[in-house]
Parts: sequence; structure tokens; C-alpha cells
Amino acid sequence: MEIEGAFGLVLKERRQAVGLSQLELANRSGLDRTFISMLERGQRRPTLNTIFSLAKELGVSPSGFVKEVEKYIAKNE
Amino acid sequence: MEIEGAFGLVLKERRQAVGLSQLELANRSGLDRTFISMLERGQRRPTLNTIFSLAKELGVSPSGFVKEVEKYIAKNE
DNA sequence: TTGTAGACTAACGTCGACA
DNA sequence: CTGTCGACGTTAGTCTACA
Repeated sequence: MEIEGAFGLVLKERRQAVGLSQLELANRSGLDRTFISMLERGQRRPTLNTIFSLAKELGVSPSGFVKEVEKYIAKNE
Repeated sequence: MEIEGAFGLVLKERRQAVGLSQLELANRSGLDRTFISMLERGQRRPTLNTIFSLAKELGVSPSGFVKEVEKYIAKNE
């Protein structure tokens, strides 16, 4: 499984778990809503700074976030 | 401390610990040597995919790599 | 609420050359 | 071995708008 695809799924999963809409997450993280939409669909690759911004609002550490991505990739080899 | 600065220092530290030159790391990771130079100096922000490529050659998981960055930032607040 | 489209700016990442 | 420079193509990330 490709990295950006796994990242998108983990992002969507965590965002919904926290109960935020894409718009709310966008406003809080200082990112654009349409960009978050593309991230969730695996159409964009986030920089490290973007990962930090998103993780903060999702109540997880950046490394914890990345770890979930790794697991997702490993699970779907 | 800024994210990219911390990332650069951790990258340099781990690369030297593994005993690779920037050129060797570049060749193995499929990235450009001058880009790695800029990363180490905190002048570029890596994407998630770049982090995965580098971590693989440095013998650490991507999340472990990011965790070191977090620690570095926390230590120097 | 989310996806998509287009147009845009800034930055990522490559490459060759030289100190 | 590493930093830097300039030039370049590609993509991250913004913004407005509409279904």
C-alpha cells in the first residue's frame, strides 16, 4: 500500500473519531479544507510540518500518527 | 525550536551514527545529495514519503525518526 | 458536509558545477 | 566530503466557486 493512501485513511479515521468535520479541522490546524480533502483521498503528500499541525488537533503525537500509518501499510502489505 | 531545524539535526546525527556520507545516503535513498544537505541544515521540509525513504536507510522506523524530532524540539522547547 | 475544478504561489526535489 | 549556486520541473498548499 502506498504511503499517501495509508496516510489519508488514517487521517480520515482519526478526524472522525475526534468528531471534527474537514472544515473544523482545517480551521483549527490552519490548513485549507480542500487540501485536507485531497490528503484524505491520498492525492497529496503532507510535509512534516503539516503532519505536526494535523496531529496536534487530532489529539495524537506526530510520531503516533506516523506509527498508525506504518501499521496500516503493514496490515495491507 | 522549529520543526525543520530539529529534523535536520536528527537526520545528520543518525546518518553519522550509521556511518554514511551524504552521498551514500542519497544514492541509497534515491534522493539528491544537495537536497539532503539542505535538509540537514533545516532549509527544506521533507514530505512524509521522503521521511520514509530516509528512515529506511538509517535503520529506524519512520515513526521512530519523527519521535526523535519531537524529543529534540521538546528538549530545546 | 464533502468532492472537485481551476488558477495561483511557494516550496519540494533534481541536476551540474565549483570551492 | 560537504555547502552553495542557479536553473529547472513538479507538487504542496491556498482560494473561490459549484454540485
